[in-house]
Amino acid sequence: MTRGAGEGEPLAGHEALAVVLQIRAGELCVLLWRRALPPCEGEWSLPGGRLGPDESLGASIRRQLAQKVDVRDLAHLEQLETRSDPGRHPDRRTLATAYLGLVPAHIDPVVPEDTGWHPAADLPPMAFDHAAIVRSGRLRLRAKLGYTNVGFALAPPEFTMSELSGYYRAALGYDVAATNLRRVLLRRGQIEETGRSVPSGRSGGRPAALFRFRARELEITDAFAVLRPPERT
Amino acid sequence: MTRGAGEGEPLAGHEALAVVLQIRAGELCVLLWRRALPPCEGEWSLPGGRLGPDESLGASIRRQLAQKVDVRDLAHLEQLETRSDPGRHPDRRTLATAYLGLVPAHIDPVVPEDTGWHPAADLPPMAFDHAAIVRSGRLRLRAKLGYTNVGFALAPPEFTMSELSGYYRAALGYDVAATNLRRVLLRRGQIEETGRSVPSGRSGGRPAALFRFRARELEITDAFAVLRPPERT
DNA sequence: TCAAAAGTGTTCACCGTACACCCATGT
DNA sequence: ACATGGGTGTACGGTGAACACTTTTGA
Repeated sequence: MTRGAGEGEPLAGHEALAVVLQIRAGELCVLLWRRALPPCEGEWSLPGGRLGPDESLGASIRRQLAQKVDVRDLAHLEQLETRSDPGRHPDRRTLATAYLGLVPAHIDPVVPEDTGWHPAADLPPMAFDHAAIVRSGRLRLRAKLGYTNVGFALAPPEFTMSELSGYYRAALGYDVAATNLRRVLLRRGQIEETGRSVPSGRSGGRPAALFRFRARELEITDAFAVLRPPERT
Repeated sequence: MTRGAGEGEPLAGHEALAVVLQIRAGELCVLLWRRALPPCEGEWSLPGGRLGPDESLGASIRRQLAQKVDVRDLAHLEQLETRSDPGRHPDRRTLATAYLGLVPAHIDPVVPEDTGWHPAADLPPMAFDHAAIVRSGRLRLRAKLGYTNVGFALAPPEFTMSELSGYYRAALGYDVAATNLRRVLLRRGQIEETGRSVPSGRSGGRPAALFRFRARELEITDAFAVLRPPERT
């Protein structure tokens, strides 16, 4: 094992990784890359790689993701956690800072040959501790759907309520009634009607109104659900 | 500036830091250490230091905190965030992974000469980006008080409800009525009565019942405040 | 007997969910 | 007409906050 560096100067390789999630065909999927070389040859791993000498972790993961997906397709990116177990990489000491990235459902990014989308609930054999990192990303997304407007990063610019409820169902893992979702998100000011609507399909039915998210950046819309500061009336 | 390393082998120094919080005299305080040498000589910084070659970040921060406070005094420790701005350290490239540590109010740890507690709301001149890291720690604590049992890490083993409400007030920055706090935490199963009580002081008053937290590890007690999965009745 | 502090009961507003019902469209 | 899917109205349970009131103590 080649580890660290000389006297009193512990140096460690550091990489940035990303759990890039997108809802595809009604299922939450994660972008994975198939390793062609050892270690973990043939297993799947998260996109990312070594941190450059003069870039921040955020800049690094954006740069490296650009080789997999168009970075402009990323509607949201946030830091998840840093993994540092000395044994997490079999060959050399490597720290990894993981990010959570979200791609809206209407985009179908061009990805390289060795890269593809996999259902996040049913992962293929994963390299290193990447399976655990994906789990962290899913949990983060689920939690934030409840008290922020992250939905904007999963949905296309305009959507019907039943489409949106489908995205929520895929991300949360259980049904969310479109009728109530509409009221909750409207009350919180997350979404608004565009005024347009979508003609009904062959089987008839009332045309669905189109909505959009009011903001395209993360906002906490349900802060202080409990123990909130006294209201100034 | 001495930065990174040779060809295609970006190496960066990595340190673990901790925002150690404790409620002292009704005020939320953070443990800081006064720098005796440049850079940032005379300014205050968070405890921590270089990551050893064979330790995880969690192990590292525990080891380094042991030089400042007895690690056994830490009731809770969790990872906060990793800072990587290339300019955050004036001399050499340094990444820092910050942790949040909590010390219960009844403990008065012996700290070294150059180390002391400072009100988290009114920080002295801080080195590097440490002031921002303290702010992250405070925000994390405030948020988690609302949906977890972190209170256990702020309070002594046994406490009256008015004492506990004081800890909450110090951490949150606003008043929390003891009478309602009692009901909320009881309903959530976070606290329970010990059966004992504390005699009233000179000025009279009904003796206060003593409570304890039921768990001494972090638990999420108010998950899915919204968009919760359908209840199975 | 009175003040002080703790604890209980009650009320209120709000929120999320469930569900019945109405509306608009295609066949 | 009628099926289909979208949208509205409504009722219910739960929860947190506010506040009045009762209980228990010391002086």
